[in-house]
Parts: sequence; structure tokens; C-alpha cells
Amino acid sequence: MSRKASPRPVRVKQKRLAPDDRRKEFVAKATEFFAEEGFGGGTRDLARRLGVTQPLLYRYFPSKDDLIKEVYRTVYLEPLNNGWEKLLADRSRPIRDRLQEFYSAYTEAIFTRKWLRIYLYSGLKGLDINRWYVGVVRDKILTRIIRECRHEAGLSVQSKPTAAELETAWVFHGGIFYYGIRKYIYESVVLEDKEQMISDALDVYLAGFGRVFGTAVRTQRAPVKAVG
Amino acid sequence: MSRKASPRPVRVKQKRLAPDDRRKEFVAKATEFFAEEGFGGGTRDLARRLGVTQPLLYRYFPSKDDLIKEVYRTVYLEPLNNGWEKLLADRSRPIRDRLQEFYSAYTEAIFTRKWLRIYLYSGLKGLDINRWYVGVVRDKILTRIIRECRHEAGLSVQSKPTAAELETAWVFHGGIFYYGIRKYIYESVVLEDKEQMISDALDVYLAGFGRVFGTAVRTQRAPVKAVG
DNA sequence: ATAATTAGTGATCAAGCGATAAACAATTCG
DNA sequence: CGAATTGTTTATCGCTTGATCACTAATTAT
Repeated sequence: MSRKASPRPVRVKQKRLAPDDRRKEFVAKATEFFAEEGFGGGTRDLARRLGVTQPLLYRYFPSKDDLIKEVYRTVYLEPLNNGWEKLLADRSRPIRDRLQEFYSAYTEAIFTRKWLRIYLYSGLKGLDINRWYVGVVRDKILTRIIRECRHEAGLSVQSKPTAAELETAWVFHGGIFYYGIRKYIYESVVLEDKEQMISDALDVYLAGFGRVFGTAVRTQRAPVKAVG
Repeated sequence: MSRKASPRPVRVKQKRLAPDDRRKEFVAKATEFFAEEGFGGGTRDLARRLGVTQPLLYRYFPSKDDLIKEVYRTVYLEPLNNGWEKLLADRSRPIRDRLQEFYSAYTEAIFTRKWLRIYLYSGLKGLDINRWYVGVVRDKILTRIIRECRHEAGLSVQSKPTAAELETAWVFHGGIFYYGIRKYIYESVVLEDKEQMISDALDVYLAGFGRVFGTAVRTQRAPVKAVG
């Protein structure tokens, strides 16, 4: 039972931080932590990563669940960008360019291991915030895309998207989303050029939209990069 | 400290089952249980659902982890059907029919809350079996689909799929997969007619494949159900 | 400088976890 | 029948968990 002689208790110089900074640091690191470990991860492990003791967490958050809720809030709101709706609706530019730029920026925002994992975990829990987010994608993004596609195809843009239009847009959107899952969750080998993937997916979707829902949508295809 | 008088201990008639039946019942119910609760769910809660006591689980499985592994095995292998490769390769039928029938059957097998949730949970854990499954989809399904599309488009079917072809097929496949996620995980309102969703997704994919990778793939489109 | 305030720590509690061992009871065998 | 076997339960162990409280020490106010 010989204890190593330590002249003074080897405490690593207790540093006090302003409450606001601490809070932000806690939420940020907790996001990374829960993204990796799942929300079953222990508060002691989390505290160790933060370089503080476990009870300190409870000075800033009444319970683990409150901390988790704050993680959700920041993760879900972080990537939302108000410029996107305007970008999609800007008819002075070709629809293909707008869609390419939008999905380029959107995936840049959400295609991180952290975001995707938190998103999946919260989805499996069936949380309200997840349902809310899915509604936002449908109403702010897909509905807008369908309207622009209709306009491009010379169709009426007054009526709400039909169920079939919406579903087809979801399949397209989900296909792109799944690229992120494959890359950052499954860690599969994917086509490294994300822009090319979006471009190809867009070609397929735009070509298909015309054939399925109306007269052909005329858009110039992006040049196909060396294939084969 | 008055204990309710119970003439005999109210035990619900201990029933003995043959070990093999018990095992199967345990695995089946454990699958449902873990699908809902996640693999953090407790063995006591699981046992309660099974109508047995918790230690009994340990007569059939050395540890909780072993039980979980068996859950994975059955869930992943359950839906795999050897007839699918032949179905996809049967060139006596139009490619569109084959793809429609394949995805109809495939989604019938995996679009259950149970299967999808176990799949997502195991994916988040980064398990080997998940990587293996993704490889199977790529090599047995998508590669085959691409070959058939090439054949239909009059292209060479010798060489391996290009990265771009594979990626486009993944986007298509992932889009359909995401329909299941939306319906059974997010519990969103989706287009109820799954066959129609597959049909539309196929129209888009097949029309797009021709435009993106070669001369147009000529296939008769499925009749569009009342739209609008 | 001293007092008041508050960020941070050490010790600990009650509850829940996976797992084990011994007792019990339903079945099977001689 | 009685004995042996084995499926099932009761009781419990050691550990981890989220959470609390009294205390220490760094900062701020007087």
C-alpha cells in the first residue's frame, strides 16, 4: 500500500473561467463526446475530456438531460442559413446552378461526423426537434425546389407540390444525404469529389423530373468528368 | 409492514420450455426490445418483457454482448434472399420490370421499424457486420444494376463500374432507403403507395442514367398515377 | 488588506447495471 | 415409485451511474 510520495497534491492549477465561456466550452465538447459515445456516455468520462471534475457539470446544467437538450439545440440550429431560400428562388440564375450551389453549401454544413451522428441519435429517439427539422427541409427546401422545377418546365407553380413530386424530391434529397452517411458514419470509400456527386445526382433528378412530371426540363448538363 | 396475505406465492406457474425454443424466443423478443430501447436497454427490462427473470438470460447467453451479437446475426441475415441476383440478371425481362420487382421485394424485407432501427444502431457503433452489409449491397446489387443499365444502353458491360456510376447508383439506392427511414424511424407522413414511389424513383434514375452515362436508356415509363 | 462571492473539488449517496451462486421445481430416467 | 437432471427463481455481489453537499480556493468588492 505504498503511496507515491507527492510533496504537494499534484493539482493542475485550478483555472477559473467566466461562466459563459465555460458553458459554451461544455456544450461544444459535450457535442463531440455524445456524437462519438452516444447519449449513454457517462458524465464522468465527459468531465475527464473537459479536464474538470464531474460535479462541476451540475453547476452549469441542472441535469444531464438539460445538457443534452442544449447539445441538440446548437447542433440543429448551427447549420441553418437564411440565405438558402433566396438562393433557391433567384430566377436570374439557371436552376441547375442554384441547386448545385445550394447542395454544395448545405452538405458543407451538415456533412460532418459530429452533425450526422447527433442527427441520427436524436432521430432514433424520436425527438420533436428531429420532426421539426424534417418539416423544415420539406417546407423550406424541397417545396421550393419543386416550385423551381415546375417553373423551369413551364408548369403551374401555384398549387402545392403533389405527394408524388414531394416523394421524388425526397428520394433525391435522401440520396444525397445518404452519401454523407456512407462517408462519415459507415466510413465507406465514396467518390471523393463531392461536387461531382451532387452534379451527377442533379443531372439524374432534373432529367427525370421532366420525364416524370411534365415536358422535359431543359437544362444544360454539367460536363461529365473523366468516366472510366 | 403488513404484507398482503397470499396463501401461496403468486407465481404464475413456472413453465419449462425446450432450450431451443427459449433461445429463439429470447433472440426474437430481444431484437424487438433493443430495436426500441437501443442496446443500452437493461437486461431486467428485457427479461420482464419475456416474462422470465433476469438471470435466466445468462443460462442461454454468456453475456449481454453475446445476445446482442446473435440479434445482429439474425437481423442482418434474415432479409437476404438468394433469388435477387438472378432476378436482376434475367435479361428475358425488361430492366424496368426487374428493378421494380427487386426493390419491391427488397424494401418489403427491410422496411420494418425493427430492421431499420437495428441497422442504424449497429451502423452508429461502426460494427464489422454493418460494413460487410454495405459491401454486399454494393457488390451484389448496385454493381449488377449498373451492368444491366449499361447493357440496356448499349455500353460495354465488361469493365467494373466507374466511381461515378457507382455513386449515382448509391444516391438512387440511398434515396429509396431514406423513404424507409422517413416512414419507420422519423414516422413522417410519406407517399403511402410504396410501389409508386419506387416506380417514380426508377423513372428518374433510368432516364438520368442514359443522359449522364451514355446514350439514352430506352425504357417504357410506368403509367403515372393521378398526379395533382 | 479583508470580507464577500462564487468557480471548482472531494466525498458520498441511492439507484441501477451486468453477472454469479445457491436454492427450488419441473421434467426425465431407472 | 425415487433419483438424477436441468430449466427457473431468489438473493446478492461489485461496479457504475446521475446527482448532492460540504468544503476549498480564486476572484471581486469594500
